[in-house]
Amino acid sequence: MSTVTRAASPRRCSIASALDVIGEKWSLLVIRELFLGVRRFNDIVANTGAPRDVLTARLRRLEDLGVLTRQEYSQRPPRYEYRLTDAGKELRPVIMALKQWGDDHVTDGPPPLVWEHTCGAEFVPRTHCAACGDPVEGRQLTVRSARA
Amino acid sequence: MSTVTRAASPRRCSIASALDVIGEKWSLLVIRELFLGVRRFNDIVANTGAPRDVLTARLRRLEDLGVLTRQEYSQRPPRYEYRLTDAGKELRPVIMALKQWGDDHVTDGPPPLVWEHTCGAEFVPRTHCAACGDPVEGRQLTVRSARA
DNA sequence: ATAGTGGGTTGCCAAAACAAACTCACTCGC
DNA sequence: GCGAGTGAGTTTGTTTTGGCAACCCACTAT
Repeated sequence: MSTVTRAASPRRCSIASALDVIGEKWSLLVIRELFLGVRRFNDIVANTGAPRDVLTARLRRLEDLGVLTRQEYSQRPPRYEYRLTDAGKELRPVIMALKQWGDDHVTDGPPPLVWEHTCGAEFVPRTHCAACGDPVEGRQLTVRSARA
Repeated sequence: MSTVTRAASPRRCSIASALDVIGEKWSLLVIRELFLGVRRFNDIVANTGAPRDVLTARLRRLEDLGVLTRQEYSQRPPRYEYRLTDAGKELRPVIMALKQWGDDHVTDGPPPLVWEHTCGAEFVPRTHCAACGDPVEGRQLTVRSARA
């Protein structure tokens, strides 16, 4: 009889759940391309650098999980365009936060990719509290509930 | 007709750069644990479910890239605590955006993990434009520059 | 003296990623 | 009609990565 107390089960949280869906290699780059308006297989291959078989697998999985849709634009031969679903479009904050962190801490020199907000300025994302509207800084957040 | 220009090489962008640093499997879960105040190897193993050897590799790499630090708290035997650097702490928007998307589109039922803002409300992140302060919705962003 | 803990390392195996080539169903230029 | 080209994959064979269990060392607690 082993007395080894094996590790408790991993913490379950929505970060892990989200990563189960979009955390595989290439998935977020595919989503970036869709945000940029790229819709076709060969263009996504070229712009991401993903191997074609891996890309096929990612696209199917993201379709199954409701992040993107495959729409036929030619019947013979069958050809498809890939587009974000509403759920997929709501990944914009994730993409923007990653871009900003990459600009700030990884990329040398000016940002290679820039969005413009309707106000005319170069878009820089800032996270606010949805309840009070204040921007979030420093240690303003505390954990209210997490599995022990 | 498509106006999308065809790329010969993968698009360089800070999203890809960021994912080079934190996009490997387990890395973001390690960072989640550090945000939650967990500092020791065995606890991170238990809470993430990562294999010990993989975790060792991730911790070393994230240390090398400046996302976390390893601080000795015992010399004999050598023991270390892991903490986020300032650069690591700035991943909060990424973590929060992932959590929110997971809550909204993946997790069934109530959020398993909840932060509280200093205003007293359950924290829900909202992305605003840093320049004008307005919350970002719908199609308010356009690409200003992509690809050199 | 024995067991337990923290932070790894080692070896082995299975799964996934990779690049390149191949397929299929067309379309276009001649 | 014939060959070249294109789009969207699929197949093939190799390389890399990930996962698991066992082991190790230097302590600490009983």
